[in-house]
Amino acid sequence: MAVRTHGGTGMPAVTSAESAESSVPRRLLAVATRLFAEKGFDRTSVQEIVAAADVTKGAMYHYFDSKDDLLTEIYARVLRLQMSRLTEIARQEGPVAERVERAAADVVVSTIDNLDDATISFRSLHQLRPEKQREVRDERRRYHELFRSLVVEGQNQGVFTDRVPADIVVDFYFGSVHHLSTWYHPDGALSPREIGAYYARLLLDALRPAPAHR
Amino acid sequence: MAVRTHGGTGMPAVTSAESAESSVPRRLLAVATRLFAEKGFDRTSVQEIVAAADVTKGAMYHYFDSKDDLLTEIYARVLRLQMSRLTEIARQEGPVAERVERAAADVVVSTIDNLDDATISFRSLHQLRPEKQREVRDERRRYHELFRSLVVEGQNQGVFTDRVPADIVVDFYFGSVHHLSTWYHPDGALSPREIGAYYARLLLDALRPAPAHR
Amino acid sequence: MAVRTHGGTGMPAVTSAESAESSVPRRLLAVATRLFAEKGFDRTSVQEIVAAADVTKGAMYHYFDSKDDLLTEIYARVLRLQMSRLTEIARQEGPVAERVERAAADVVVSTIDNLDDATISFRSLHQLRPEKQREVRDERRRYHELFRSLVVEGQNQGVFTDRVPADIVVDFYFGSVHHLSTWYHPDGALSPREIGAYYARLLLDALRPAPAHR
Amino acid sequence: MAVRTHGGTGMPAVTSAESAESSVPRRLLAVATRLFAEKGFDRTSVQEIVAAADVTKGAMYHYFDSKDDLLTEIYARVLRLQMSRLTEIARQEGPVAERVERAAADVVVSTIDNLDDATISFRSLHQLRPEKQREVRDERRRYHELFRSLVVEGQNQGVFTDRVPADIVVDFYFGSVHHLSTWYHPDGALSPREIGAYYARLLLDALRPAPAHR
DNA sequence: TATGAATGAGGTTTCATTCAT
DNA sequence: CATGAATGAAACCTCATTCAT
Repeated sequence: MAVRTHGGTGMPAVTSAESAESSVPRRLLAVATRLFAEKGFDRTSVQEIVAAADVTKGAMYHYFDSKDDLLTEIYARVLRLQMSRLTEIARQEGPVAERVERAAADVVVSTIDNLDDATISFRSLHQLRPEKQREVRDERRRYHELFRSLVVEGQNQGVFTDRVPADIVVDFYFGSVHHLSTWYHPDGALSPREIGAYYARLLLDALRPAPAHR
Repeated sequence: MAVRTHGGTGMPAVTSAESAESSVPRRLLAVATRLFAEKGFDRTSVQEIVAAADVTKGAMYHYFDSKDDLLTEIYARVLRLQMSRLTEIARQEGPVAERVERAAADVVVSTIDNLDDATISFRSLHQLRPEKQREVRDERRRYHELFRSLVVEGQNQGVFTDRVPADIVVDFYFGSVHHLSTWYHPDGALSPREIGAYYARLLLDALRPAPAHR
Repeated sequence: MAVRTHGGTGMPAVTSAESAESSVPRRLLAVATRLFAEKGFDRTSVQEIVAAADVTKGAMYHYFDSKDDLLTEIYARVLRLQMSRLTEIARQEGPVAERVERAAADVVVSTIDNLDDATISFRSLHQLRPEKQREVRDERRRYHELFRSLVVEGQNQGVFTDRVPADIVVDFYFGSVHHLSTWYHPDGALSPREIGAYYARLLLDALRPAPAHR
Repeated sequence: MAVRTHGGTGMPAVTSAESAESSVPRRLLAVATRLFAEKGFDRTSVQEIVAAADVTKGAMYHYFDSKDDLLTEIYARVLRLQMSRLTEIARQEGPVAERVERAAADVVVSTIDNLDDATISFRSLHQLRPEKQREVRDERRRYHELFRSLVVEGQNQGVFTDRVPADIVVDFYFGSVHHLSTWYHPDGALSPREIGAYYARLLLDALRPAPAHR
């Protein structure tokens, strides 16, 4: 959509001599991701990006339409990734509770693995053009819908309580997940997988049916 | 600290005729809060703020040191409010589970009541000067600590499980709360109090002890 | 001219309780002199001056017409002082060479004694209003004329050479004197009087007649 | 250092058609020099500079980091020029008295030839950033040292008196030189070379040894 | 494919001064 | 005499983007 490549892979093959390691657009995206997460989109200048990527401004504008376009690409990448993981898990076999637990833990791990993406995506929506914002919101809604459908499935089967509407459960859980980027630190005592397990446990426990509630 | 007034109230008395309703610094803060929430701190110009507050730029800089200072004040206000509400609830009488539930529901309601503040405070931390960021983080930590101490109290009493460390529980819950501003809409079907009740319920249920887990 | 006093002394008597030590206008001038010398006229704000003098802005504008007015007063004070010292020396008895030597040494000492004044007056002329600039230049010319007349007197008597025109001699010497403020430091090895003596010696030696030149 | 050019000459070659005469950065420096000398650094706005140079503000900031940077460049240019001239003269053959006389006269001529530079450099030091100030002072000290070494050489040979320390002699003389810009006017009766000759004569005469002093 | 000079609008902030009280 | 809120013009600087080469 934004990256103008000339093959069909979505990413041009690494050809030029100047980047033994990575293609120019890939380097630009990687650098932009880091800088946007560190300093925020508006505080990061195109100049800084191209300097950090060791690329000229002209080159950047060759591959991307605008600075906004970089942000758009980052959002697209995040959404694509999360959606594909959830889809994969959702269509697996097995009890719905297990699939929900797996999905809940997985999104935590993948969020932590791409913490810069998470930082950006929860903080920069309003910096996209309104039209793009709508697209992102729509895609996010589709994601939530998919997750919600799993919760509803569990509720219908009676393995999950319906004391709390599934909508609320989903927003509740993804709020927690999105906020990982505000407190998670790689030096912490817990590994991403452990955190994922705890988060999933909290969700599953909250959904346990028939509690002799107080 | 930031608002340069010369009485002791923190806000000058309303005296001039031109603002029957509100003092100049108060108007500026109110307008800035709305605009920062709508468009983000960096996208809001001082020009827009003073125009919306019907004040001259000079007047704004008479009361506030800088645009940053406005943001700092907003953070201070939010933290002051949340902390005072939690302190109040924490020191009430009654079973710890009830106090946690009350605190959990209350923070949801007060977050929704000040949704612009919530939007700003979860999105704009990095726009504060590093020193101020640290202060905000410290105050936020004290808040979390207080909440955590309630959870730990319940765990020690055996009314809450300790399957998940109290730290994680707290971060988990406040992630959800902070993210209310990304999806809550006044036109929605649920009232703030209903949402608060659901959120508190999810937390309390997740903390129920002795689950015959799976 | 600028200080609005109500007696006739040029400086109001110290009356108010708030300044046991010095009158308000005097304090303002003293502070302004120090700050103008330290940071330059344009870099010193009225706010800084009144803060350092512990006086309100209103009070300053009560005593002085403007910030420019402070500078004008400083110039007036310097010129008044130097002129009176030179006049005093010029009309003393004794050989002209002695009077020139005395005047030359004296201006060095008095320049060092008021080093801030010297700093300001050699650096800030262009910050006065054109009309005031002319006045200062005129007064300075009168000063130079008086000094020059002594040199010419010596040349006419044959005690000074006239190899170099008296004009040039005077500009030459006062260039040196005015520049004292760029290198003199109170911690230096030489006292003001020693420097004065050396400077006077250099002038007098340069004026010695009948050199078997080279 | 300051001018961002990408060749190695320090000044880009004149290529574009719109400035047949001079490159953009050169024009900016020339205009800034004139304006800083006329009105002072702080009184000259960037707007005035770019208007006079017929350049946009953006273009100026493309070549110079800041307004300060322009001033820094001017200082660098002055110091470079003066130092190279003195070095050249100092290492010539011939009696030391002749070399001193030549250097003394030459600095006068070159100061007058670049009178705007002189005006700026003696008045604007405090407008540089402290770090740059130190650099300028250091370079100026090296210059003085070189001159002083010539004076000392003469004193050691006995062709100059040592009644006055060489330090003082040097500060004395360069005070006079720097102040040329406060009184020299092209319409005056004397040519730069004549003034240079007179100044050098005054210095040399002051240094004549063995005066039957008074 | 890539360069880098140039644009020009808009950003935040400073500050001498006034004036009602 | 003194206050301090308010003014408004002007200051320096940034930056995404374009375009001739």
